[in-house]
Amino acid sequence: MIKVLVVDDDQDLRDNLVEVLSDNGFSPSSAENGEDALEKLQADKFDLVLLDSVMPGMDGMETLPLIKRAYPKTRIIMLTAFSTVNSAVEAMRSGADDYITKPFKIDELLVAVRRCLEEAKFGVCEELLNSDDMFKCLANATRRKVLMLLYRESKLRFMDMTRQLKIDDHTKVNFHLKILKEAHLIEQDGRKNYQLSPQGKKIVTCMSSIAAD
Amino acid sequence: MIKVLVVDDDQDLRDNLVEVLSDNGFSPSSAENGEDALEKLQADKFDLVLLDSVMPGMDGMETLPLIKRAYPKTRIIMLTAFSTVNSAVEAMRSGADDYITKPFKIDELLVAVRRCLEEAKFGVCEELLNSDDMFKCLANATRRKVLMLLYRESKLRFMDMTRQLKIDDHTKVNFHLKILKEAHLIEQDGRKNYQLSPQGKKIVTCMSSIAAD
DNA sequence: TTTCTTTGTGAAGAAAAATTATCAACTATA
DNA sequence: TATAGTTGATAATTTTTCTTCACAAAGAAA
Repeated sequence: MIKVLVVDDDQDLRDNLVEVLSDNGFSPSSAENGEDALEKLQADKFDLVLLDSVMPGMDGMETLPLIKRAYPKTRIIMLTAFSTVNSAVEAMRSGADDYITKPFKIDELLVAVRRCLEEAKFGVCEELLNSDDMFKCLANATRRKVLMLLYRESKLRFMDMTRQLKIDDHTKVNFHLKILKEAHLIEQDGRKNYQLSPQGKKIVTCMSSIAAD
Repeated sequence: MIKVLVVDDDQDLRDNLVEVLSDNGFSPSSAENGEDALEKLQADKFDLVLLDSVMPGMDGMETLPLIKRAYPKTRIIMLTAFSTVNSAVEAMRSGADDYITKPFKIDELLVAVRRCLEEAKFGVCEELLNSDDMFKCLANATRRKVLMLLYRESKLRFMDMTRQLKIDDHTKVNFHLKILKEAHLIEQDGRKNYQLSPQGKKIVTCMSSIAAD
């Protein structure tokens, strides 16, 4: 289900958009200003934010770069009543994916929303193609076992790892660790302890949603 | 953030648990009966459900198997005031991961919660190790490209695929399609159209959260 | 209908890549 | 200085991928 966050101070518009989005198969939530929006974004993942630029409290232009920095993969469409070329350009430069002027027809918005998400699909595809090292790395059972160990134990020395893996040839373990390091799935701290990298953590947690039920 | 759903008809207890869980670094929500719980579960993913067995409306024992069937990876701890060996056994057989009798000390509950989630971690590890075919399958760029194509186009014929992939030898494409089929990442409908399997869809959407920002 | 082209599938051996085994070092540290 | 821990380089082996050939089914063309 595609989650959309509607951020606007006008409750009527908000409720209206939520209803329309819901009717069109999206899962919408709403927020009435920037602070509220950031809170909602922290609590939940959204695919798309519809962001009003003028609001009391933290306004849209202020919120936009904050959202983009914290959640780079979330798409943002700016909605604005007082539109100038400059403000539009500025919004796009700050990371908005599209820009719509009020008043707008609901269909116009839906077209933009769909196009925006379609482009996001493209992004996913790029990533699928460009993370070759990562996938090659995950293709080996020993290496996955290493990830699993580090997920459970969080930190391990080289020799402790080989013992836990029950592999008697330690140079073999070393070979795999090297590949894992090169794919940035694990890293070493100052004391040569191996641990999952942020990337590595993401992957392991992701497995739970991928693997068969 | 680990999400916990507290299901109990006693509002005091509910509020109390939500507060405690929140203080202990969890992200809790609450529901007051079975129907309510199922709705919340549908709207959002939860890692753990604390489920009261006796409630007006749909009670816990009734709700338990429904939750387990729909969300097999969600952990469930039953909470119950009138405890017998039989009811405990029955709950466990229906898929509860733990069983606590009321009244309980809050620490007792937290211990159970943590252990439960720890065991879930174990489950993730199992999956990491046992889905060898899938990872082997994803290790190849051509095969990932196929997944990507099917993600965008949803359905494709054999020859359309080879053309889009710009591979002139169609038997090579076939080789990879076979492997994808064997790993259950794609499937064919009656008219021999290739499409993503449910598994395959999950993987592609998962990529967006794995790949580097 | 027969023939030809496009589409779709399978399999075996060659080529390329990944993995293992072996040997050789270097670094702490007790 | 021993001893365990750690890493790298290389050849041998196994797996994966590519190439080539063979073949069957469906539809178009003669």
